[in-house]
This record gives sequence, C-alpha cells and structure tokens, in this order.
Amino acid sequence: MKLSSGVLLEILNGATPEKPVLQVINAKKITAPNTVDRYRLLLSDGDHTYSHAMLAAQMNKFLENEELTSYSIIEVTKYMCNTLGEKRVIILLDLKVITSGTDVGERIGNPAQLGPNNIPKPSEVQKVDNDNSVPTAGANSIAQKGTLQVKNNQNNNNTVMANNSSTPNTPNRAIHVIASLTPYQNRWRIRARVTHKSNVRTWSNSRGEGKLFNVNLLDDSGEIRCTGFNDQVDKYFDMLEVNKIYYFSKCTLKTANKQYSTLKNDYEMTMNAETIIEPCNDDVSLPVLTFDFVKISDLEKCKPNSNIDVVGIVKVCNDVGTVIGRQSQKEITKRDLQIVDQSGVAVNLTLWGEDAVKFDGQGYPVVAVKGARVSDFSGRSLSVSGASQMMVNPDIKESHVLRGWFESEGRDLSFSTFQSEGGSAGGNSTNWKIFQQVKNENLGQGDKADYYTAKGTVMFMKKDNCMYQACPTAECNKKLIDQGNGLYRCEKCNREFPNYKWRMILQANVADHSDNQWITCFQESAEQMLGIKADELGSMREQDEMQFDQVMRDALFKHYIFRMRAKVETYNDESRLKTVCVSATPVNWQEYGRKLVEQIEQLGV
DNA sequence: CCCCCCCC
Repeated sequence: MKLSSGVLLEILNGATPEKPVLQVINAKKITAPNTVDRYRLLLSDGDHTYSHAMLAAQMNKFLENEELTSYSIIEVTKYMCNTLGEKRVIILLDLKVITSGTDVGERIGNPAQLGPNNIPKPSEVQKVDNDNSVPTAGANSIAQKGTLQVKNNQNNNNTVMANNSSTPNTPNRAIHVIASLTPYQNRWRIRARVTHKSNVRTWSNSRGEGKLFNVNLLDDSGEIRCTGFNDQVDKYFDMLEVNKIYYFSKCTLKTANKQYSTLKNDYEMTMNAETIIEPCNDDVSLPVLTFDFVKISDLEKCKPNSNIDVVGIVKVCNDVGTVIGRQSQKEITKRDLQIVDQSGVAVNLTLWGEDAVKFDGQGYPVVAVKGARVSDFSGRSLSVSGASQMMVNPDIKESHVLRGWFESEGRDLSFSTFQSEGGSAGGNSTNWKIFQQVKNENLGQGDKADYYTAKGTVMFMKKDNCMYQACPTAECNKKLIDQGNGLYRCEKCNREFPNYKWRMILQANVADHSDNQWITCFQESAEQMLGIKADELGSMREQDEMQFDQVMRDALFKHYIFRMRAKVETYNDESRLKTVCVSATPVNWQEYGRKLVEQIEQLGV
C-alpha cells in the first residue's frame, strides 16, 4: 500500500486532501493527573514525518486494544489541522488501519522531519475561512460503531430529525473542534450538538448560593460539559434544546474534575458574560450520542462507583416503589429493571424519580444508558444517575442486533446473575475487608460513601477533644459556646441553656494484620469501645483526670467487628479519606472463627 | 461558583 506522498505538507499548508494514507511511526501516551490519556503520534507520508499529531480521545481504543501499533498504515477518514499558538497540530478524528504494524515492520522510505523551520507559520497559511474548514473526507462520513449519526439532508434509516430551523446570522469563521479546546487558547468557535441538558439546580453553601445548569456538547472530535450559572441560566437555559446544534464561543475553559465528570474530556466549559451561543441550521452531519458499551458480563471488571455505557433488553420491569434517602430523609421514587444481553448475564438497573415513574416496560424494550453508575450491591448492579442519559429503543445498530437476538433466542434463555462477595446466599452486603484492601481498592474514593466491615484491634485513642459539651435538646448535638456566666449558647437552636450533655468524637487508630486505619467514633461506638457512658466519662474527667486516663488505657488492644463508612472529604483543596465507625461490636470468636474457616475453604487448598 | 442523584 502506497503512502500519500507529500500529503502532510499539503495539510499543514491548509489544504484538506481526502483520505490520506499515512504511516504511524510511533505513538506516545500523554498522561496528566485527573485527565483522560491522550496519544501523540509521529506520522509519516513517506516523504516527511510530523510529530505534532494527536489522536482524538474517542479513538484511543485503537491504541489500547493494539489494533494500531508502530508502523501501521492507516487511512485517515476524518481529520483536522488546528493552530495552537505557533504550532500546527493535526488531529485524527477517524481512521482505518489498512496494514497492521507487524506486517509492515519498518519505517517506509526515508522521510525527512517537518518542524517549525520547514513548515509554513500559521499566519502564512492560506485561510480557508468558511465552514468547509472542518474536513469531512468523503461525501458521507462513516458513522462510528455505536454512533447515531444525523444526516440532516438525507433520508435514511439512521436519520433522527433534528430540525435547526432558525437562520444563523453569523459571519463565516473557522470552526474549531471540541477536542482541540484548551484553557490556553480562547479564540475559538465550535459547532456542537447538545446531547444532554440538566434541570436548573440551586445551591446554597458557605461560599454562597445560586443556580446552575449544564449541557453536554458533542461534535465529530469529542464531547465536553458546559455549565451556566445564574445570569447565564436566564439567558441560555430555555434557548438550548437537546439534539439541536449551536455555535459556541468565548466560554471559560477549565480542567474538568474527573470525580464528577463522566465525559471524555480533560476540560469543561463555563458560560460567562462574553459567551456567544447561536443556533445552527446548516446541513451538517454531527453525531447524536456516542456510546462505548460494556457487555453485561464484563461489569464484573468495572470498578464500583464508575460510570459505564450499557445496552440491554428489559426482561423484568418491577413496579414503582419508594425508599427513604439516608441523607435527605426524603421519600424517593424508584423502579428496578432487570436487563439482559447476549453475554448471558442479567443485571439490575435502577431508575429514579421521573425516569422511574414514566418508564414503560411493555414489550421488552431496549434501554441504552450512557454513564450508568456501577455499584457492587449484590455483586454488580446499575443505576441511572442524574449524569446518565437513558434512551429507550434507540435507533442504533446495537439496539437492532439485540432485538433480533432476543426475538430469536434470548427470550428463552436463562441468565446468570452476579454474586455478592463472601459467598453467602442472598444479597448479603456485609462487604468484609482487611485494611490493606480498603487502601488497594480505593474504598471511599468515589463520590458516594463505601461501607465495609472489618475486624480490628484498638491501637491508640486521642484524648484531646474527644468529647464536647453539646446542646441538651434531644435532636441537636451542636457544640455549645460557654458564655462564662454559667450559660451555654447553641448557635443552631439560637438559645442559651444552663446545662449541657456530653457528646463524643473519638479519633482512634485500629489495626489488623495487614494495615491500620484512623477512624472517627461518635457517641454510641465510642461509648462501646470505652465501656462507659459519655455523661459519666465527662464528669469523671472534670473530677478525676487520672481515672479518666485509666479508662482510655483500659480500652486499648481490644478487638471489635467494626462497621465503617469511608468517604473522601475535601477541605481547602486537600482531600483525605474520612472513615467513620458506624458501630463497634465485640468479637464473637466462635462466629468469627467460622467465617475464617469458610474463607480458608474458599481458597480451595 | 456545582459535584446531590439516594434504598436494599
């Protein structure tokens, strides 16, 4: 296969030749904390090599599954050339591997390196100042696997009507692609489809209050989240509609917090007072939603609290039910579905709120969820969170294939389910861990607390600040302010009291054979571990410090079964794992011994 | 500047 000689120089000169055939000499992974990995490529057209080339993030799988290796020959079906400062960067948006790297085995020809000295400066590049500056090689760009492609100007089974009816009164200016946006460059304009719009949410905390919403934006190169606060909510919330295409410019780019973002982008955008958003009614071909489906059987390999894309047939649709939120104490509507796919495994998918109420499970519908939340409840289960996007019977290939499979054979199959760990029957979610596992498995690093059970020995307790004078009101445990006049003030109840009750916050270090863990014990667990009621201990400390010290010493080196809640908390940009001891129960040695025997048997020795 | 998305 011949390389497209000289094509790199043409591209850098501003031309957009179709389907260039290039050799990938090598690829280098660029990693940075809290970002999606990106790959920088050294490309060759046989005459020249060029190293300022990037693979669009959604094409990473080509390298990660080793389909694309060094020396591979590729046909680039979609690409673009962007200017970043004084650099011209070629971004590969879509490609086909024509010959594998191992079959080629070497660098073709003797290409000379292109660099700043022998390529035109961006300012010298002939401006291709119209919408054609996004090259879509070939008359019809090929929809990627799992991509719903809209062709506004064609009748075709894949067509989803997305009518952008208003006329853009926008001057023709070069269009940038989402993959090329960075915080270091603010002269850009993208054309993107809104694939998701949140509701308006209000917040109120120590840093202030306000309202916000976000939209997810998608173009050929990638996706990005865009958030509008306060004034921008009023200005753009109603205007932006899901599935429609808009021009965006002058938003603020910042590093995305991966803890909260499910989108494949290192950055996210915030609308500001200068932001310009205009509807686009051109005949443009932009993807609607890209999925990266995980087979249900592969959920086992997915980390709890991660977000994945899944598609399945709704085999069982349970009735709507309600639960009480642990934190909010509010009643929440939910509906459990059981979904299945060709992997022969069934998994529970929980819908919440409106999604749960509105869902119609008649006729075994297909559901596709982008960004479903994985949990380890009963082995594995899934949840449609606010950041997820759910489509029922979407018009995508996977959906039709799944339907065909279900009608022909899937309907009559029996499916296996995930098993909760520990081996006990039923949904036993005790989740036994040793402290080393707690660290290795990054428990509590997700945005939701992780609960686990561990057997541990008390190694140390901090005496300082282990108890405080709390508001005597039954439900209020707030620390009182000693007024010095025999009265104590509660800021929460806005009252003064002559009395108080003792409450405990005991920091303890507990260990097992593998590691140790600092934990916070509140009233009940602290009283259990110290073997004394907080009120008694409080007055003891005031009357006889030595006796108090003795109680603390006597509590050391005792063994408990601890129920823990682990969650990362962030103070002043510094995050650390906070482990709260929910309960401490003295070890029942018979029962614990039986559990160890069971574990040993499971080793199969 | 949010970041809650829940339950067994």
